[in-house]
Amino acid sequence: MGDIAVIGRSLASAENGERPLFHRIREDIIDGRLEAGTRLVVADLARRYDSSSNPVREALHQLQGEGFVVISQNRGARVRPVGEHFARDIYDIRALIEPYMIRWFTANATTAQISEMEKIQNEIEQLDGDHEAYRELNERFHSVSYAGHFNREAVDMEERYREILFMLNKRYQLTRGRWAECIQEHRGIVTAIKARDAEAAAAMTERHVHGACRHLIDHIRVARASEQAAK
Amino acid sequence: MGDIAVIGRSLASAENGERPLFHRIREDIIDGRLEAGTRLVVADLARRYDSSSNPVREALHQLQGEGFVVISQNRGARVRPVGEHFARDIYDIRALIEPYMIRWFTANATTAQISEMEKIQNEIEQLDGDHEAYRELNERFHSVSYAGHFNREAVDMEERYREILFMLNKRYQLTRGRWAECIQEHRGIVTAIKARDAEAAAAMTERHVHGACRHLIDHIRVARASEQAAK
DNA sequence: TTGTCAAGGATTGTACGTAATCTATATGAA
DNA sequence: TTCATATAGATTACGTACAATCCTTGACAA
Repeated sequence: MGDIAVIGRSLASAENGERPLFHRIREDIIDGRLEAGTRLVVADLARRYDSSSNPVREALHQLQGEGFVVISQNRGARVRPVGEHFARDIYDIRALIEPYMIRWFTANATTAQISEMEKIQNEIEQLDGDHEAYRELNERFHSVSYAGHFNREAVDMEERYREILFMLNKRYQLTRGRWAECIQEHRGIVTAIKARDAEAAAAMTERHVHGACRHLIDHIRVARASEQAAK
Repeated sequence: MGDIAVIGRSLASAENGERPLFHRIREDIIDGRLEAGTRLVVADLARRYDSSSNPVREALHQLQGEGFVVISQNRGARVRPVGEHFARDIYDIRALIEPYMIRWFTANATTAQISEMEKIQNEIEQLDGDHEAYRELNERFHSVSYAGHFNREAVDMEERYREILFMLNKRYQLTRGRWAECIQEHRGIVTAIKARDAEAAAAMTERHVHGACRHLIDHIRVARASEQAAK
């Protein structure tokens, strides 16, 4: 038995790519395969990822540093529980960072970048209710403006927050109303950037973030209310 | 090379209290006992803190998650090198977060909190060039307004950044001019808060952050210039 | 119901073998 | 000589196995 297991593992680890364990766990958290609040037992994870305990422990600690995991003394790790509070806190911060980044982008964007944005926005508008595709394109739309920003620290932070909110939003459907608002706001951002009007772009971006925040929190409240009613 | 191990013992088991290893390394980084850029060799750290390799590795990974340490594949860890770029990036972010926090504080502060701030400010003004004491009181002055803020995420972030900048600023002396500016700005903040004028408080805070940024960057540039000249 | 205690399970810390990287010395050609 | 390259040795990080400690859970008795 041991022999087979060993051979199996060596093949697996040879093939399971150079991708660090850390990233794989992180992705599984973000994509919801490891839900918020679930216990992360080291031995289980080691089996699951065809690895051993030490790498898992290190990955968990790093994820704790980044805020995706909570570890308590002698009690193990859990995926960070995220609720209404936390969502609002993060959106508040994004409402400060994003306008800041857009302001710089508006002043420094190349025409190629701007037309890239416009192209993605057009694709979004031709979408017909496909939420999955929307999320994908929306990510790309926004990442155009962040990718090249000089403030790497802000970029990293923004990316972390986007990932966390991504995993939260995945649970809920975009309402028709919010969908329309998003398109309006995106258009506003694009036209402001084309006009090189940094303040307008910033203002519209702030509105966009606040709208997303309200939308998510409404969903969370509705979900909790119906949960309560079920009892 | 083995510089870490040598300095080690003195601090190490002085009282290797129940404090988690993670915090002890972190403090040593912030207080400058482990300078930016120095290699962090696992075996040395294990000796230094009277521990063994696994706990050290986990602590390093967590610190990487928080941004204090940089780890590269098979090459070990270093204390994060911090330079002019990084400082400016962080100050830019603080210039967004701090006004946001002060705005809420201005609206929600108790009179006890406000008089606490005033008291600390008075102590600062009676100081006579004692930089060490100034740093201490300055920390306390600002932490009054953050400690109670509802946005825990922002508080944590702010704290991390403050610690990083603290370790950077420690290298340089406050110029007389900047000292005077700080007192002015602090006064402005206090009076704005007392008047419950959130916008004024926010504006003054932003100015305070930008001033601190300029001051630090000037120092860094001067230091680098004189380093260049030495060659 | 409440409190105590024992068993099981998970985390935490230690030791060791292996693999990768870095350094210094030596060898070769320009 | 001087520079570049190659190689051997030392150093360090990485992964596995194991022991010890702590927490949790469930049963049993008061």
